[in-house]
Amino acid sequence: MKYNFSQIEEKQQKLWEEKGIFRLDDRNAKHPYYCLEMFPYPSGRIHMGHVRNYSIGDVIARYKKMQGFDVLHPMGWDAFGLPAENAAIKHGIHPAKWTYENIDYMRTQLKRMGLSYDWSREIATCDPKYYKWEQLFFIEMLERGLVYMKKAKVNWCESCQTVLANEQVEDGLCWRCDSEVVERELDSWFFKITEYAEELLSGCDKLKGWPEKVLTMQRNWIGKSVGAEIDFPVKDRQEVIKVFTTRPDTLFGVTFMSISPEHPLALELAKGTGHEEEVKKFVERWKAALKSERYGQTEKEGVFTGSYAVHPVTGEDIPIYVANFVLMEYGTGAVMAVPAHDQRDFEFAKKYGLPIKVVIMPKDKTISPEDMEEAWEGPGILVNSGRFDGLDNQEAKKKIVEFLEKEGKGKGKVTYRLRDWGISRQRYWGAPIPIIHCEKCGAVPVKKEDLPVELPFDVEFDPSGRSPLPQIESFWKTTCPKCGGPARRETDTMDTFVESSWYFARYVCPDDDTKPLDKERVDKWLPVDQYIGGIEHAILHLLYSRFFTKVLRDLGYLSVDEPFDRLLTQGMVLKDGAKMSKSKGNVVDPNTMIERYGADTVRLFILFAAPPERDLEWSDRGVEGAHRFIQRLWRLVTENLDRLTKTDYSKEELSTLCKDNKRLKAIRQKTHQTIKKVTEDIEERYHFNTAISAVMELVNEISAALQDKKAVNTDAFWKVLKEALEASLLLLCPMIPHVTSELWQLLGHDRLIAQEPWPKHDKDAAKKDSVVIVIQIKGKVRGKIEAPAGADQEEVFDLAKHEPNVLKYIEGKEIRKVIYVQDRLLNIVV
RNA sequence: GCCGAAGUGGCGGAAUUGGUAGACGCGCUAGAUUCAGGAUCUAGUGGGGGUUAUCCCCGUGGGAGUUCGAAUCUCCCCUUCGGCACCA
Repeated sequence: MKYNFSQIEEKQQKLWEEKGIFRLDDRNAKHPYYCLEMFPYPSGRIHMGHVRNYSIGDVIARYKKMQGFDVLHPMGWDAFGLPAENAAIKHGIHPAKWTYENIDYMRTQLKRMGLSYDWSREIATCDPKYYKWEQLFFIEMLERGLVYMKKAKVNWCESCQTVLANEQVEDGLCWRCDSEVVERELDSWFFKITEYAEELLSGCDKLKGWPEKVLTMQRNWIGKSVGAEIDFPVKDRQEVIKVFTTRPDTLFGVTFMSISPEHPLALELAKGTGHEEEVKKFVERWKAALKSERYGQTEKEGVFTGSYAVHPVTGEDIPIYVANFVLMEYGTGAVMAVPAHDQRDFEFAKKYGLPIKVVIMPKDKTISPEDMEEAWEGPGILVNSGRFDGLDNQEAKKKIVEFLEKEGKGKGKVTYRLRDWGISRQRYWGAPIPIIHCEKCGAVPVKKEDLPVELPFDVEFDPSGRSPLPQIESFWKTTCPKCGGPARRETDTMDTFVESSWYFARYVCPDDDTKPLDKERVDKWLPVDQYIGGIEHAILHLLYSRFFTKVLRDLGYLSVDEPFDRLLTQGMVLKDGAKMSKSKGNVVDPNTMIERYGADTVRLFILFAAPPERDLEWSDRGVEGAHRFIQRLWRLVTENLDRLTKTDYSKEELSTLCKDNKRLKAIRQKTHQTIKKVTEDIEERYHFNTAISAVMELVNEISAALQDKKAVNTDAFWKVLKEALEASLLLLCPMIPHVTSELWQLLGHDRLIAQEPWPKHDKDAAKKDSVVIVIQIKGKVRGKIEAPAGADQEEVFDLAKHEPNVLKYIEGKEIRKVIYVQDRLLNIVV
């Protein structure tokens, strides 16, 4: 019988669908388990990254199902986004048509992989039935003050013709098209993610099932700093400049102040000081510089404004400088400069000949301004700090803040690097923001009963990439929900990351037309037990989803604090050491591979070639190896089918049969050890590569056993062999579901293998009765002996003494020490 | 600069708690089968030595250390990848 994979795979997939074995009745589920892979953007066709992502998820879902869990394993489409619009401009296809055609094609591709999805829960985020609820959330968030509009300097990408969130700007370039990001002033809507900064940060500590790497990235992104905000009055003027510092302990070391070129007072302070021209030039030069040029290790530069601030404690005059390294977006846009204890201030002071004043003395050395070559940023004892002299600097932080608060000159403050999430996009293919602008009433939310605000279908696309929505009068021309007067509908759409921030919850109740989330059902299934996806979403998607979950909790839609209990970030699929990409021409197309070798082979290769979190190097040879293994397994069963189908076995019978037959016992032992190992590898570590190699070893042993023509004649042999083969099939079922399912049927089983319970190893059968013990002399291996399992030190030592090679080393020598590790090793120190 | 991860044969990788380094797979070598190729099967495969033995030495990026024993723990250094990056 030939291994006709395409026929087998088609047949099995049809069977699974007909029997509906992966459809979940979520309400009656007793043992819920939610396994989710990041849903794809319908770009056109699936790539190897998807294949890897979904293969990993499928193993987990199928394994859990066999373990007796009711597994929620859904799939859907992150269907809004720019490529659809670009296709519309380039090829004249409507974004909706383009998107839905891609979805249809990619769905058949996924189905061809034999993934165990409950397709009845499929979601496309561009469906008004989905984004309607998102618009509802927007309005409810607005009611709670979690959404606001402001004229804001936004990151604008000229090529994409839209605004980008901070998270979407990388080194001053657009994350999507790598073109220069410029600043623009626009009315924009923001989600107040900063309101949750503290909870998002402290929540990281509770995410035990997340990779440390992702948590670190999130913590850094949130960027909490504890310090103080201190008021520095400007000399002879009304204004007060607030600075933020994490080092209030160095307050007495302030010798000048630096403010950002964007600071509202930058030009003001220079007026009439004789420095006006200089400052103006400096600020203009800075503003003209591209955002990308302001990044990196540019030389620290600045100019004196001619004005002075007054030190809040000492009353000293503090010259105010405009400096290129001070960011307006962080803190207050002004910093107190302490050159002795801050490297940047130190460099700046050296360059412009400003005084340096030491106020923190390290414990093990003395530093002085004259011979310092760099700032001392470490700990120490306060000096030159008036009444605070002699305090440890950590202690001084608290004391100085307390003092400032009492004097009304400052206060303790925490700042975050995290910015509010700008969600306005000047694009067509996204969820409309449910707002109506009225001249009289301002920005008014659409009435909830009028939702969804649907995207108009008949639109013309401008080759410039500009959104067509402001051109469509029938869309924007409306009346104010409040006063009924003429009004203009918001024509911006929401960032597509909004859709992906809550889809995992909607999967639980996609059939509910009355409300976005059915709390009872959602609470039963959330958090997602296992989430799987690429590391590239470490910040954006995963942080937004965490934020949204907390918002939905506070809006009363669900009860959990965090969306994803465990997170697995899979590595990339590489070819020739580089990420697969069209430009590099190293793309391997999943379709080609599946046609040539079948889905089982592709899945097996991907799971076997590397553990999931590591990058995976694609190897055509490796794929052939995986295919060879499946063929061997196929032959092993089909070539002995007659004998196997005639054979029956029971557990009790097997243990009796094996009692006196060393050979059979060894096979059975391997079978049960393999069950144990595979279970542990999948359950505890998701190391599918070692799980597969363990089954390969078992299959190798079965093949070897079949070489012994004498043994092949006994009934006992076939009973043991059948158990071994069936265990192999069950253990491999999550990875290569089609071929194992087919073979399972051929062996005469009525039930599908995917519905079988996961095998349990028999402790007695797995137990070895003799073990190989390594004999070391002074830590070097000098021999191996076979000893009964569980033998004590004396017994093993006795046996070891009879080994000639061991004897050679211990003869005539004094034995100083003997170390014995049960069933493993004996080390004799002479 | 800071943070994180990693470095093991020709290659992908294994060694889960400090206990036989190199499982499993690829590749390679030899043999069997075959007109030939492919496929399949058998044996071998870290390096060196060798009296060919159930042998010896070296070997997990480099150097030191702890230990009876280190790929694994500690310290220092090197390299690669990823993230953040003038964050006050």
